[in-house]
Amino acid sequence: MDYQTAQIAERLKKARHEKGLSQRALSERVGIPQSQISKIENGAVDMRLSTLVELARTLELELILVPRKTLPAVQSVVRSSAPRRVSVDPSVVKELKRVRENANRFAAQFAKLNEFARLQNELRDIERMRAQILDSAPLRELNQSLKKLKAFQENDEAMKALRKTAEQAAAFRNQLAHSAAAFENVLPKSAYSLEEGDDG
Amino acid sequence: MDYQTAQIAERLKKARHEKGLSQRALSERVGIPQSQISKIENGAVDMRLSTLVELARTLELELILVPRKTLPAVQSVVRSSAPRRVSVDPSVVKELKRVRENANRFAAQFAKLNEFARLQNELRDIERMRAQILDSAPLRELNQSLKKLKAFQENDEAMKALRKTAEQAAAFRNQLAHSAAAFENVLPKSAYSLEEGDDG
DNA sequence: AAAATAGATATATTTTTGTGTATCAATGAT
DNA sequence: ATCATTGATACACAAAAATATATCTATTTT
Repeated sequence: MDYQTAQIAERLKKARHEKGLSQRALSERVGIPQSQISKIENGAVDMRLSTLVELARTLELELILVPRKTLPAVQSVVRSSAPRRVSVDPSVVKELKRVRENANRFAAQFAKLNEFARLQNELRDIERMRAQILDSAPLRELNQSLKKLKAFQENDEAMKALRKTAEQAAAFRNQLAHSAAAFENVLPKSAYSLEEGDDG
Repeated sequence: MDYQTAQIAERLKKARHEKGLSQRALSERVGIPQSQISKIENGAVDMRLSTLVELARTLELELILVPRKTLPAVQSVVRSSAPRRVSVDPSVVKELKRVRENANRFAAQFAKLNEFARLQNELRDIERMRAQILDSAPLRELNQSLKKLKAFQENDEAMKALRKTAEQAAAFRNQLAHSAAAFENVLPKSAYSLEEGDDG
């Protein structure tokens, strides 16, 4: 496997992580066996173009051919529209990542519920303000609540749990917003998936 | 075949033309049968990633995955660093294309010769000044001379023919340069391959 | 008109992806 | 401590790409 194809595989893997998807979750969405995704990410196979395009599509990536000489400019553009990187306490980073994963995981399940959309907004704000987070404990509690959502279908109990989680998130968010210079200067992202802080 | 993969195939085909390569010529460079290249360009096969990367490499293209949301900005950058488009007489366009193809075809054969590099510079200038070209006849003559180069190896005869062609090109170039606003505002390209004018 | 070139297509064979299913080790959650 | 999840790997089978070769038609060149 050459550098070029390894790059592609790396990019797919990273994009999957940023969306908080496991290989199995992605597998179901894209209709490719988990075993195959594993092989692809490890460069064990020379996948077909259609496979790559399918994966890219569900990961909100676009596969394009650009003139080699424009590559630096292109990369610059891509980088500049990526979220800012901030150094944050590792345990906070870890919990934030789980929050993101959990939220994404239930996004399909509760897609129609306004309550869930509101919750996502709160979480987005919290992630933007990550630099203000000094203690990971509130995030852990938030994750606890998020996990509980999994068990529910769309019934009264789910709504109750959802509302409680949203309130919890809002409270934490407000607390963070109190500190000055709270919001990072981040371009809005359509999906709830901000950059990880563990590779910079 | 979906739009995405069709796009890729289109891009490959266009890049090949811009380099003045036939399917067979490309086939030899990249080590893939001509029949396969034909199928690929027509979307008759779902090629493997390694195949795509190989083709892209020899066509001086880069295959990359970019976040969907950055696509407009990326495309803008790629477009802005592309050569300007000018409407030119069709017969002139046709001959210019042949000049480009011929020059590229012999580039490898005479790579070491300074005379050939000089000739390429002349041709580059001529192509930049295409808007000034009113008659395709001089280009046809130029193509005649270029064709003759094919028969030669690196011997005295080749040198003579080469020098004659270069002089011919220089004469035409100087004639064009006489007219005002001669040079188009085109970014320099590393290889001798300017944009075609027949698809805008 | 004849010869050369370009691109599309055909066939038989080999190589490899992709699928389906299952297992396994490592890590994480209860 | 136990259970669940994640990612890596195995194996048989089906499907498709890739190869090597050849032919065919339409242009272009001589």
